[in-house]
Amino acid sequence: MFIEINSNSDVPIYLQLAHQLMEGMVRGELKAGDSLPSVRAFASDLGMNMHTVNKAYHYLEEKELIQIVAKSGVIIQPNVVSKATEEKKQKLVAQLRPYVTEGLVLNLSEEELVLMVRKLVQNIEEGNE
Amino acid sequence: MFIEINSNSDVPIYLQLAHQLMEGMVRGELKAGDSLPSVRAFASDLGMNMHTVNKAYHYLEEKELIQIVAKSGVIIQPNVVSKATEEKKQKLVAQLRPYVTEGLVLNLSEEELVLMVRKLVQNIEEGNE
DNA sequence: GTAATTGCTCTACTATATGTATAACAAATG
DNA sequence: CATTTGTTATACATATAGTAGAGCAATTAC
Repeated sequence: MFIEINSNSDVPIYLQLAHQLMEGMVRGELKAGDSLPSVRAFASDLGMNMHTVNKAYHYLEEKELIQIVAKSGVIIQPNVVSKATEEKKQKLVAQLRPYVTEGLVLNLSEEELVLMVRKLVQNIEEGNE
Repeated sequence: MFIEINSNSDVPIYLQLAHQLMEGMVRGELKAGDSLPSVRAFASDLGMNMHTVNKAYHYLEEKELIQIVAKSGVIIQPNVVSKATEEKKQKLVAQLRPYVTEGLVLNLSEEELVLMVRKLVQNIEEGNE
């Protein structure tokens, strides 16, 4: 599981970390039951602050993708991959909307947008760039 | 052109405004050559601050969707809908990536994601919700 | 049982983003 | 000439992002 952080990106560090962990889950590199490094160890490895890793963990916990066990130090993901609630799907749609709009205003066709998504799915599942 | 701002949303007001103007462009309600209200008038209409409207306008100008003519007061959109540069498409793909990842980790299939996009395109073009 | 590790919390500081607010300037418009 | 225009400047409040250090209580390892 390689993590690559771009400090020049406008995407916050903790989100970059969380996103890449999510991609690891999709790829099966992080399976249900696996544990993640401690916030201190991970922060040290990645050259970032403990609190930043902590924030990424809590972000993933809020999405019910991992489970943080109180003072036990172990972090496991029980229901990954989980079921998509209708509520979660609606939220996702709302978040996608401005980007689809931007595609349309850039004169991309529906088919071009669909192809974009298909390629993205491939890249994420194969772990490309 | 109805603008509806949700002050409870976590999406900044100026982005909500910009997004809805973009949807208006997609729908053809805002055509090339049309002018937009002045920042003061628009802000007054929408019950928000002048600077917030100004920020939305500059956001759209940066995307080359509108043209702000110096101190002339007129705002026109010359090349809407414009051509999608390869650079712009790559940027869009990068922005879409975390959301597609979230869909996958929610156990949505590629086809479900594609259907999501198709429905979004329809809703945006028809001006639904 | 002791020591190390764990997640968690608290405080603190810096920087940036967001939104509101007022004022003023220079150019275009009526 | 007066109004309207986008622009700029300053100011203030709040929130987010990131770093930093210290400490607590429970679990884990030896």
